[in-house]
Amino acid sequence: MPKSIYESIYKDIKQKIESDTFPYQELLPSENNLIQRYNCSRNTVRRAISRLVADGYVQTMQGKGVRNIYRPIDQTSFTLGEIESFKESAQRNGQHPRTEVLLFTEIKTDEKLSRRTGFPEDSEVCYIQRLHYLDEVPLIINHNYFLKECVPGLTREIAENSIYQYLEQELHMTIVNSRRIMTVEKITEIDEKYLELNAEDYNCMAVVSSYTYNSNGIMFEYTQSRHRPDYFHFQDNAVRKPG
Amino acid sequence: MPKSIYESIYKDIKQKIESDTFPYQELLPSENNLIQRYNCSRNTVRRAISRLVADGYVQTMQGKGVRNIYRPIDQTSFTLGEIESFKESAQRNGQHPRTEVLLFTEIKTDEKLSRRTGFPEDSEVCYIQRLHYLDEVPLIINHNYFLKECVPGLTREIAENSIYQYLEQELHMTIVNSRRIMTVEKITEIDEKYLELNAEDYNCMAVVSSYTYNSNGIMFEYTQSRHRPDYFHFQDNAVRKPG
DNA sequence: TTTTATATCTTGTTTAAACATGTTATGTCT
DNA sequence: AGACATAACATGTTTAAACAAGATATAAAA
Repeated sequence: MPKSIYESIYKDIKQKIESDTFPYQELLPSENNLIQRYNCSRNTVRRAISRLVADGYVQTMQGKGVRNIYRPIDQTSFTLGEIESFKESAQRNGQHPRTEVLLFTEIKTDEKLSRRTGFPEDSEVCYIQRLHYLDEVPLIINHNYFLKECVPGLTREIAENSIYQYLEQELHMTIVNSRRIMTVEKITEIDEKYLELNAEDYNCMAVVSSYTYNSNGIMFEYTQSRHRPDYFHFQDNAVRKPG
Repeated sequence: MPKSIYESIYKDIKQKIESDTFPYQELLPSENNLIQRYNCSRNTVRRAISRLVADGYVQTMQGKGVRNIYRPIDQTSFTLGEIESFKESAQRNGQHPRTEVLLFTEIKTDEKLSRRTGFPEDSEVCYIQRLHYLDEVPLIINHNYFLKECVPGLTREIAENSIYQYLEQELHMTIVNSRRIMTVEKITEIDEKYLELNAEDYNCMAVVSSYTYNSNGIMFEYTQSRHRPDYFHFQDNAVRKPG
């Protein structure tokens, strides 16, 4: 249930693009046309369109119009630019997710861990190791570090399902922002064991480190995701900015 | 030279955040305050701030204010979410770039290449292989495919410098949008040779495939970038969107 | 026929104002 | 001192209007 007009317009146009109601490479209806269709102001239409631009769905051309440049993405693809839980991503792709909790413990950050995670020293954190399966294939090992004071009542059972769902729906926490860094690293024995890898086959893997903030501006999560290289697939949309 | 007010405000605030004039984790001056400072309307201020949000520099909190959450990034890091040429990226980090053209040729796309690049079959394309050095270390092998009709007058000499600079400054082409897909692939003999890699050390690497559109909505470039794994470092900022 | 204005379409920028909603400090009442 | 309404202030949404600037078709002039 969209709470704002521009959001419902955004979703409607997005759906029309995905369903080819607005064909690929063609121009969308002009702003004036959309204003009449949705019976709203120009700003509201423009706001919806600007989100589609950010999504890489359309391209605006001054004096010409707005062109649909959307191409359907690969099934197994993760989407960058937006925060999505493993479960959400799997459901979006119509696949079956399963999560196995390898470790669930509480620790204090020492100097080394503090430097790596970005949490202050001596912070109480929840350290969780999880193995994510997609259609029964082990794909990702996640090392989650949650600031304990931000995730009260977090249990192993919740970690097996979806932590984000718990945070948002139970604790009513709003996740807003996540800085992610992608690198390639050598595989460890743990990776080899759980992801059923063979070092002679692949001896390195994709690693995504993310620092996530809640709506209070507190970094409450640091996560290192270690992805099976043959399944790793991230998509991003970049926009060229002036100057 | 910013052509719009909101852009100059955006740059000014951005600079103040980067230089710690607005301290980390503190609130920025309120909208009303900024309106007075810059002597402009509220919308213009909000537009500047919304770009900072997209950059992951700040976080807005309804009823509270706008918090600075900017953290300086690693030197060698490439930035996602915006299109940057190798030369620009190097200069931003104060490093010395050098480009070696390995191959410069013109071909027609057959069925196989058409499927991989996304160009229509039998398109006339410019195929360029380039090796990018940073501080004399070979980091990236680029396989560029340019739609020939979009890049008239492209020469080997230009390819050694900066193709994007040529496209923008000489041909006055505007690059707007780029879809990028990141994967991990096995290294080839070419990679091993030019990037001075050892298959016993690293047997796979980061691969970024990108589809780039110009301001006419034409996909004029397909590029596969093969990155040396030990130097590969991409950064992204994700924003959680409602519903 | 070709060129040249011109009108008219498109998106881009900016301002002003009103109302909604979330947060916090203030003051009053118990 | 503690509870509670309230005023003040923060960002969020929406409308309306005006002007700028790029693209294009149309009509007038060469």
